[in-house]
Amino acid sequence: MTAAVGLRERKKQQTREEIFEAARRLFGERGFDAVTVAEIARAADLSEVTVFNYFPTKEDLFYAGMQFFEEQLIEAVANRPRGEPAIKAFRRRVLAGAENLAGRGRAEAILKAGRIIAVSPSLVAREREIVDAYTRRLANVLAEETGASSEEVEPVAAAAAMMSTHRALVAYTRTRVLAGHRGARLVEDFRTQARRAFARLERGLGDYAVRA
Amino acid sequence: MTAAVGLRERKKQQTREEIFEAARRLFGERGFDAVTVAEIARAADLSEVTVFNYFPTKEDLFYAGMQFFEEQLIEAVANRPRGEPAIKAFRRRVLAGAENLAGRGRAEAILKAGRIIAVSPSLVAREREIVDAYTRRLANVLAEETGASSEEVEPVAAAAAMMSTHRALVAYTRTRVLAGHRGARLVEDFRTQARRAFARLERGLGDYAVRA
DNA sequence: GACGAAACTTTTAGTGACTAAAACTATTAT
DNA sequence: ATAATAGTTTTAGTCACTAAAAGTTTCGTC
Repeated sequence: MTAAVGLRERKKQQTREEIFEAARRLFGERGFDAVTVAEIARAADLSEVTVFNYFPTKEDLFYAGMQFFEEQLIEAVANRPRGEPAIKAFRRRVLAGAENLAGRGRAEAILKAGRIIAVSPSLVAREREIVDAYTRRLANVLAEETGASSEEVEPVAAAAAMMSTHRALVAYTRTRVLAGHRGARLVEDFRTQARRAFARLERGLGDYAVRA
Repeated sequence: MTAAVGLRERKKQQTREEIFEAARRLFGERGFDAVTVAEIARAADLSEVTVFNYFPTKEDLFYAGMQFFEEQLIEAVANRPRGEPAIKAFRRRVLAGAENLAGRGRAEAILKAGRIIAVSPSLVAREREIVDAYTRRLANVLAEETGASSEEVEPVAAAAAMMSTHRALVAYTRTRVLAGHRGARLVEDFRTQARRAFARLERGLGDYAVRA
């Protein structure tokens, strides 16, 4: 009499969520580094080992929930219409994401996450690692499409240029929110910066920062 | 009767070198992760705490010796002649570095360092951190020169594009050396890749990877 | 419903980077 | 010589993370 999905499976899912919830709460209260995995285990009423069983590193406990926008960026490029250069698709997806910045409580969420990450070296490191992984994936997509080998430098450089622009935009948004900007103003600034930076990459750096 | 430089100073310098030497030897023999700081301390005949006193993290013990080429890249850009765009100076410096690749034992050194780093997550992470720091510095230079604020996205994106290209070239070189290429052939390949990637950035991504 | 296999969880014991504080030793300036 | 200062060691501890062995729970089967 096995249900569509067994008890075991359901319990696991539940445990996973309990751990994650406990972690989320504690990180929110006291930041990342000030919370030990042992405490999270205690709060979720489990042994420490079990926590590591579900989340191999403490950092996973923080980033597990985040929907990686990066994933969608890769998809946007991979599924772009014929005749379109990769950067156009990338740029479009990034700009489409700008809408959300004006949403209810969005700024506060950005602020909170930003504060927690910025203060924790291990979270910052993890973020870099994630970006790196996505950059490699994007580079692979570009290499395949242009018929280059994945070792080649051109696709990696191009992928990194795009991803870095996105990361810089995220960082920019953080500082803007920190400076008190919200809503339409925030979205507008984001768009201006995005357009300018992408335009630069599209047009090339050949005439950028020419020494006076 | 204080000498030009005191005994204290000299001893510190010496201790530092002894620690570093011991570390270098052990890392070379057994890799990074398989060597503990306690072992390094023992080999240098010092207490573990003293090692941490000289090198705040184990990773510093590895990277301390490396002459950061990145430093010179920043300088090359900062001191470029009038009328020259930043990327030209950057590119020139990178290409100038290609000469060294043909040097005696150079390939073996690349291989050895590459092997040690690739296998150690913490060293890889540290490398990312270093690149990040230099990228920020380059971005600052660019921002200042173009009269942009250092928060802005354009200079950061441009800096990241250049630095990433350099990193990709380093990675490319590693794989080429691994594939057995040496000497003139290696230098040639490096140059081809560098020229192609930089040309792309100079000309822009506007017509790169246009979907068929 | 009993029962053994398989999946999970816990306990236990440990490794290793890194830190704070206090005691100790060497160098320096007076 | 001596006292201040800098550098080193000892000690004790925190915390992420791991391996292994001993439970405990769920599952399929009879």
